[in-house]
Amino acid sequence: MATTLADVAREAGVDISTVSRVLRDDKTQRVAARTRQRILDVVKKLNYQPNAVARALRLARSRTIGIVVPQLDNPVFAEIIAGAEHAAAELGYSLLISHRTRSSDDSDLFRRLVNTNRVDGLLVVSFDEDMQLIQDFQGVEVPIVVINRKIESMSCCVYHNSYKAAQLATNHLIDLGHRQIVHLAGRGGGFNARLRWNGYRDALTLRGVPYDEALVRTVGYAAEDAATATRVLIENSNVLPTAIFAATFLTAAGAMRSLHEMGIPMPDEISVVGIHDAEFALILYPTLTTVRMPNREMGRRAALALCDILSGKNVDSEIVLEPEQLMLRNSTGPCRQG
Amino acid sequence: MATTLADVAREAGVDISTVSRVLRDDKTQRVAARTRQRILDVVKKLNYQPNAVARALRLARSRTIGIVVPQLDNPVFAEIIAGAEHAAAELGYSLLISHRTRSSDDSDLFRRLVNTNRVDGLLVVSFDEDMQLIQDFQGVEVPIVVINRKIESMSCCVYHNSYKAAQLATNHLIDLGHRQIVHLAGRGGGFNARLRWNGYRDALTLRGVPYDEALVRTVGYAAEDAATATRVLIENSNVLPTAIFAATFLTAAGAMRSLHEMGIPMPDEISVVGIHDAEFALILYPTLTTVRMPNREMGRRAALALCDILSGKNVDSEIVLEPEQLMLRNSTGPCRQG
DNA sequence: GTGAAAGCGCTAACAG
DNA sequence: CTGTTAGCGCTTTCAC
Repeated sequence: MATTLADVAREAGVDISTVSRVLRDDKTQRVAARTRQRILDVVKKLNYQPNAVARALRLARSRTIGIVVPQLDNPVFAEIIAGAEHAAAELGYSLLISHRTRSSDDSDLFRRLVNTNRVDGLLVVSFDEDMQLIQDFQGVEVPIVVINRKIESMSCCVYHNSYKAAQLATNHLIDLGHRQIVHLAGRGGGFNARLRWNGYRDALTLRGVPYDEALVRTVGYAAEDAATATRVLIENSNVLPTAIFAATFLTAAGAMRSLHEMGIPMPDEISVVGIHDAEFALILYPTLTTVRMPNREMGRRAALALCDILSGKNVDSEIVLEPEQLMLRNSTGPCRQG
Repeated sequence: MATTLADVAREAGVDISTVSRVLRDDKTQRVAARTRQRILDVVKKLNYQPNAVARALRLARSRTIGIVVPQLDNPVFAEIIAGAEHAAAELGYSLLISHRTRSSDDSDLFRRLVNTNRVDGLLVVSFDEDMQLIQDFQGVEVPIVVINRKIESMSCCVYHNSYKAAQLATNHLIDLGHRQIVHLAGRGGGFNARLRWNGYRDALTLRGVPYDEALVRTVGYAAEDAATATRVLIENSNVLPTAIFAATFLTAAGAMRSLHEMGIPMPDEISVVGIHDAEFALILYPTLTTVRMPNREMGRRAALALCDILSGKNVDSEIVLEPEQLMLRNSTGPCRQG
């Protein structure tokens, strides 16, 4: 079986406690240089790796953090996980992944993960408007970092500046001369959805473009719903909008499909911009102008914050990430009806 | 702190071993019904949850399996993970996720995960043509299940019938009257790439359509490369192909973008079909005809197989998953030049 | 500087 | 039927 401290100790002719001291580089208790070297040699020779489980039991800390996501087949969440995994690995933590659907009423998930001592802390990625979440945090006794949304009662939240992102997108359209700008908004009550809507509204107002609520459609985050809403909107318009600002990548793409189907050329007749960049923005025709959001960074920062908390450091209770940049592509162009 | 066996035992007025017996439902040693009930009551009252770490140390089994993926921001891998997580959770296993890039030469990853006793077994998702992989398995002493490819020396591999999938796609095009069918193939040497190419070739041959190697372009798996290849191919063709069979979803989309840019209407002039379905197939214009592959199921079957191995059961050394079905959409249509 | 020993929470013989 | 006991591999006080 795997080599243990005892194996190393026997081979080096010392006690296991000495080996342990050397391995953990204990500052308070010095070990003779010769002994230390001998032990190090044996460790290398036997390729000894400490048993993480035994250590976890002894220290009551597993050096594992859990990440709970609402869904996996969503590039945004996947990027968050990637960022978290990277940061965790760098700090010597492992990442336990767990999945929590809104339907499966698994209100015990957090407590199970935690009380069985599997994880030292929790990263929870939230859907925009999952209210159940807050209740489920009750009675969980490890630090939790919330990702993708602010929750007042939680001690640390990492999220995007969606307000700013929306302004970037909207200003881009205004700069191009657009005045009739449709907003395909996320689900009502959603944290990011609301901020994006506000950012859109304020960007218009600040630049002297009248804000018309009739141009806003709450479509949620599904491509299909965005496609339908776009069709309805266009078919019932007296004066055709010249641009669409979609709250997410998927809804932007859904809108584009409808425009294609109706034979409306982009960006000649209508420009489209969405929030969240992805490789998929490049496979669309025309390639989609987006506001790139630092999703990986969000996962990374959250993991770093959690590990900081676990080492007793203080962390900011809110970490807000600014949008990376406007990715200028071919779906937006100057307004021809200006 | 968390309640322990001792807490329960004290409260119920019995020994901890008795509590342990009741909780693990030990068949060999019976416990008096009254005692059992009393213990169960206390367990519920104190909301006792066994300490997984202590159990893992004692049993030398963590009930955790690791999954190693080459990248996360890829819907195919995300679906595999989702399937694996689900199955693992159902069997009472946790999933430790780990990331292994081809660049970061982390040949120690597997051994580290395993030797520190974190995981009882490993699920390894392979890129199509990562040869390094096989060496890195050396010296890993837990069961490994390989996903997405067959490796002769490994005891259990779960993968798609890519050959059949390619035939489905190709036959579909042939049925529509196409004869000049381009194949955008995956990277040379790739397991799935080769099977798809073979499936394409054999489908043509079986139906009496001449196989012309000049119609095959090895473009790998990047949308951009597929887009470029498509452009070059079309521009240099004397006789225009009437259909494109792309080895993956992303390359199909890349080809579509090029066709759009060249003003070639789909499916009127050229039909396009790809392997691997995703929500993204529906946001393309036209919506993309695909062969849906059971990615989730692949993850699920792999996790089940691994857990079976861990419980000492025998499992098939190869689990081959058939393509789910052809998802007929708007990117393919009858050949007009027939 | 190094060793001895206790104990993290649990399971599994072995007694009784 | 139930209790006693010996560890799993490690860290950490306390001795010497």
